[in-house]
Amino acid sequence: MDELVDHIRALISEGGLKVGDSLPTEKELCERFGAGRNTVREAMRMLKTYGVVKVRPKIGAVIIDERMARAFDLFSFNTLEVSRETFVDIQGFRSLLEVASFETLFDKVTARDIADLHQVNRELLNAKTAVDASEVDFRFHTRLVAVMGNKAILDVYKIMKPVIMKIMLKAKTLHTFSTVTYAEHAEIVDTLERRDRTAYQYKMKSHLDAGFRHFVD
Amino acid sequence: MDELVDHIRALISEGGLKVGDSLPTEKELCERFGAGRNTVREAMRMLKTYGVVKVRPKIGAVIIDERMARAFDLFSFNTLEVSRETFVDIQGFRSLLEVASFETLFDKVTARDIADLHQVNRELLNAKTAVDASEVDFRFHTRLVAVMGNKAILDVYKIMKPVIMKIMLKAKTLHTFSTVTYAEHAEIVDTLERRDRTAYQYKMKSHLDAGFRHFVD
DNA sequence: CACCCTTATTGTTGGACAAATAAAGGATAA
DNA sequence: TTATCCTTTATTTGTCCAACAATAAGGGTG
Repeated sequence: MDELVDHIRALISEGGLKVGDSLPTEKELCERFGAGRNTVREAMRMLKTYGVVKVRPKIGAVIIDERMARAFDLFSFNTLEVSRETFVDIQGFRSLLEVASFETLFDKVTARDIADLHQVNRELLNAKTAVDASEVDFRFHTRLVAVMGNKAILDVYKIMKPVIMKIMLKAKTLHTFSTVTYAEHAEIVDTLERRDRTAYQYKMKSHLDAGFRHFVD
Repeated sequence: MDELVDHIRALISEGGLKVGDSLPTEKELCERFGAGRNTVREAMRMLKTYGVVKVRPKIGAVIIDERMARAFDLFSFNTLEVSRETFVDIQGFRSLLEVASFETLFDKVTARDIADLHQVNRELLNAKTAVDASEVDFRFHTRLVAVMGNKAILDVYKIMKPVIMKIMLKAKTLHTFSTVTYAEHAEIVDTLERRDRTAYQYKMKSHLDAGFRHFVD
């Protein structure tokens, strides 16, 4: 089965197929790889959930690239309780991306970045619900990570959104967001603007830890 | 179909099922939702590729949470034609994961880690081809990242493997691997063992930059 | 151009058998 | 008797096949 998926993937990459191109029909795939139609269908179902192909009746399978969207889907179903280990790992990852990255951050940050960060942070005061506030909170941190100008890092950060938002929501009330969180963000942006390495690391680390401390229970 | 997936997801969340619990058998799901077995199987296949369930014959479907690993599987496709920006971004990411992470590394590193790193590095001397050597090279760096004990970070690093290996291969010959690379690795492990922060950062940064410098053309 | 018909392809169902494996039962030895 | 190992059995998933429904492109007709 996994072998069949690999075959089809090889068909795509080695065949030089690009987004928009069509794959052979199910029947042809059956013949080419000597598999039953159900097996081929399950393989295609996997590629479909990966966001690599789009299948429609009569049309067939067309190559797409919606993997990023699928990655979000993955974590959007909160039906599953995120394991404690995952939480700890994600928080450690954030610490690396937002605290340990300070050299790059300080190197790349511009006045525009500072202004944007302040503005996003101000939106925290207008949030009507805790969920709204956590959305803004996440936008703030995303904007900070974006300062580095590294798309790979930014994509990874965005994928972690659902888990990060759970951490935020678990730790804070609407009131906390508009007071404590707002003030901490403001301080962080200030240290960034002043290029104060020590203060930045201290403030950001405290900020992340604070959000996480309540969660440990 | 998507409806059926939603049903099963509801079954998990509303049934309060947790990681380790079992789902009903395919037959039961067919009866409960009035669907054919192949349809149920395709729905389960989706959940499987999401990393939410693990299915084994006779055992049935058990709930797991490997979504993080799956999310990064998504990007193991299409390593063809990596753009220059991607290369630069990945290299920046590596710098974050391997250099800027030194605090965590120094905090977590054990004698076992040091021994493993030395052993992997020694394998570099036995490599027969440049491709073999780059495999070992990647294993060395993976083992280093693994020291942090963070599964999310390790998963991300593994995804970047195809791109990282391209960088390694482009920069080095078999001879370079067994002389320069081997020596640099050994030095890095030594600084890690001595907990020499300054030297570690300098050596590792130089090592990564050296591998990348030849690539910029 | 609008409409209908044909036809090819995917979507779903049911049934059959193979493969895997947990559970039950039986044989053997201490 | 008890424990251990092996065999058998039963259940569940894995794969295949055949049939029909649903969908939509393409062609023919007015």
